[in-house]
Amino acid sequence: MLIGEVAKRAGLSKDTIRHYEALGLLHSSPKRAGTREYRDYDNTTLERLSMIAFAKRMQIPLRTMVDPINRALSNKSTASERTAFAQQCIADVEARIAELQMIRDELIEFAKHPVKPHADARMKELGLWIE
Amino acid sequence: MLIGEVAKRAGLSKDTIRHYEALGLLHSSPKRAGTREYRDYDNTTLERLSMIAFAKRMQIPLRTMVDPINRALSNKSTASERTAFAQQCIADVEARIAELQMIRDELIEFAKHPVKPHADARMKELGLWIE
DNA sequence: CTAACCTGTGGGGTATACCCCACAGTCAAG
DNA sequence: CTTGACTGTGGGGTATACCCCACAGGTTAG
Repeated sequence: MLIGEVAKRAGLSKDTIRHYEALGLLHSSPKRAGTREYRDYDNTTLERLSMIAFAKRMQIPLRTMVDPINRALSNKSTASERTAFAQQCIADVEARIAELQMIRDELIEFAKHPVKPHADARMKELGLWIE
Repeated sequence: MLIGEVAKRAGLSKDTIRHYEALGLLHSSPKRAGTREYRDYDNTTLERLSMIAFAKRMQIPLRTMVDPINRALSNKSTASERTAFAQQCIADVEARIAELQMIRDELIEFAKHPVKPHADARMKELGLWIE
């Protein structure tokens, strides 16, 4: 599969595909064509791209996901390893949910008393006030 | 208050303070000193910085928070306006919580069956599988 | 008065995640 | 055989959010 098809099927630009490959997120075999070589991607590429998309939803930086994805998709990892990684992701995501819920609660409190915004004692308690 | 003190009390670098001011997040009055002028910040600056810190926790881009913060802290906005803005933030935060909870559920599902990662029908349903 | 420390500006660089363009080879259809 | 669609590389630019350095003037302690 040439890069154009991959890009089209994934809904990404060719530049993005090349970018991902440069980072080590994708791998292709060179397909000879006269003097030159074209990138040739196999079917697992779309699978990889779906994992990348998922990791992006978690806001994981591309470089950060390189190793986990490569290990997960190259049978170098065991099921328990992958489970452990998933558990780690779950913990991270839950921590971020907790943080967002705190922010949400603070906003709700603020909406009740939108007086002088963010200048009260509550700010200090929440570490939002520096002094 | 000169920039060094602001930076110290806020736990930020002077460069960051200058950066925020360049973006319009902070304002200072020039304090003459011979040929030159030094930035002079008033007390509300720390208040502003605490709001910026809060907005950063929400992952709001700096440029995006310029107008809301300036309006909120310059009495140009009414209490109802600020409440409305808070409601908007709450909605955004809750949407992101919901998204993270979905991700969390998907990860939990995956952790149960860490077989071939992300290559099943569920991926299609969730829009994680491209084809 | 000198040293140390403060400040300003300007310009450079980092990292992330791309987009866009030009130039040039490849290939298939007409 | 020409044209168009595809590909590669290289280099430039965007946006965000800063950091770091040099050079130069200002201020304060001894």
